[in-house]
Amino acid sequence: MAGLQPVRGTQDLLPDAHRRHRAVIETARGIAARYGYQEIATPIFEFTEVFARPIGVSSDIVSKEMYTFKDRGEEEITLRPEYTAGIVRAILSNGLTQSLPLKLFASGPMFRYERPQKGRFRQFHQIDVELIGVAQPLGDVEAIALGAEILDALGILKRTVLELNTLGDTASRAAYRAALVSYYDGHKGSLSEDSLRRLEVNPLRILDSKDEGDKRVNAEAPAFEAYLTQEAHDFFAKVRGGLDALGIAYQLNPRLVRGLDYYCHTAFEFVTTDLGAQGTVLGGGRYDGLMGIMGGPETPGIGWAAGIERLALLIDEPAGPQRPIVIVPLGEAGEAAGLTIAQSLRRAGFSVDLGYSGNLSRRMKRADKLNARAAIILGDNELARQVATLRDFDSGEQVEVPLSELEARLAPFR
RNA sequence: GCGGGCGUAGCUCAGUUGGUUAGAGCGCCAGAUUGUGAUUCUGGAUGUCGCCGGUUCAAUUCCGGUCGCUCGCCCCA
Repeated sequence: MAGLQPVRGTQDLLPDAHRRHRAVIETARGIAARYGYQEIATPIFEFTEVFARPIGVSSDIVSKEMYTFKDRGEEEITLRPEYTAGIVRAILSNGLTQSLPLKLFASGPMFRYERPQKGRFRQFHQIDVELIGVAQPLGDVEAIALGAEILDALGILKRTVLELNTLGDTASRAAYRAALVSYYDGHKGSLSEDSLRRLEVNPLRILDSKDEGDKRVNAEAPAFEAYLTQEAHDFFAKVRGGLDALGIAYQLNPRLVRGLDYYCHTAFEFVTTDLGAQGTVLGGGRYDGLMGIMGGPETPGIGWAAGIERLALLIDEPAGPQRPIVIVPLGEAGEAAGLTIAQSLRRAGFSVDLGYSGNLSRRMKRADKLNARAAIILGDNELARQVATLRDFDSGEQVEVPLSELEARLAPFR
């Protein structure tokens, strides 16, 4: 505990940063709605089991990256490190498997106990999309198209590359995995320490290693293509065909992998080179095996998540708040009149601020700092004649307006 | 969890080869203007030099630890 410091890896979202986050969320929400997605929210913490079971206790995520603790009732609780498991749990808890297909949108905070870096925090935020109950490649295409359209609307699609791969079906994966293990077993002497560990835990990950020695070994490694079943091959061809039809560009990346067995077929990431090592801004894939692992009926699913912080770093400055009309009262009578005038103007739809103290010069300065569109000056001079002085901050022009006409005269400033 | 860099005012940073009163710009406050903002001029305050300890006559400066940030590794389900 270090005084007034926030917990490591957490941050305050002050108004400017929060506006960026909101721009990301609202853009995504609006477009997802056009694709037929409905918004839901799930708890930010669950029983640890919800995340641990599908992920596997041996993985790094469970062993070192989850925020896990016991609550006062001695229950094992984990702050959600991702959306999918919690949403799937919610679907099963609420019997929504009777209402397939489901198209769900969500956004909110996630928690991972890891070392913070640029664009990587312990509490961060994601937008998330899940399409449950669609086994056809059309679902993959639509989910990716939705992601691409959101990135485009945010003005950052052109700063990213869509990387695409297939993980095949269960039979393809099993055959490929066996071939890889057999190949790497014959090259153990050339593998890095990390990759020797990966060989035990997650051999596909070796393909993505940044170690130079590993890269040389990988050059000769068997390719997944040869191990794809006809069915998996056709599925991937249809996904690519759909993307082509929509004019969505992509790069095949055979090293784009997922470790867990319930992932299958399509894996994709929109990546950028503008964020250092944290290049992925939106990533997802198909997880047909997840519902079964979590105890529900076997149900196909595909989804993606995007990091709001990372997107917020990339977008252009969003529009600021609506420029207010500022009431500048002079004296007690002016303040009394200003209070009621401000309220009626707000009810009429204007953004109105009411300075709280100071002389005229001081209040005018504050109004300017608020980026005011205009000021309404209410002094004894004005009130005696039932008028207000209206000053346009852009033109510098100033006119007297009868109080009864104020609302109409302000219409252009709404 | 592992390795590198950094930490001075609200912000961006300079500086002290260890020396007594630590600086700039921006921002902030006040005045010129007690009925007029943005411009201009004048003045003012910025501070635990991250924190704790060590060395020293003397530490913001050197050393160690710690916290935080940052870049990378691991990992990203």
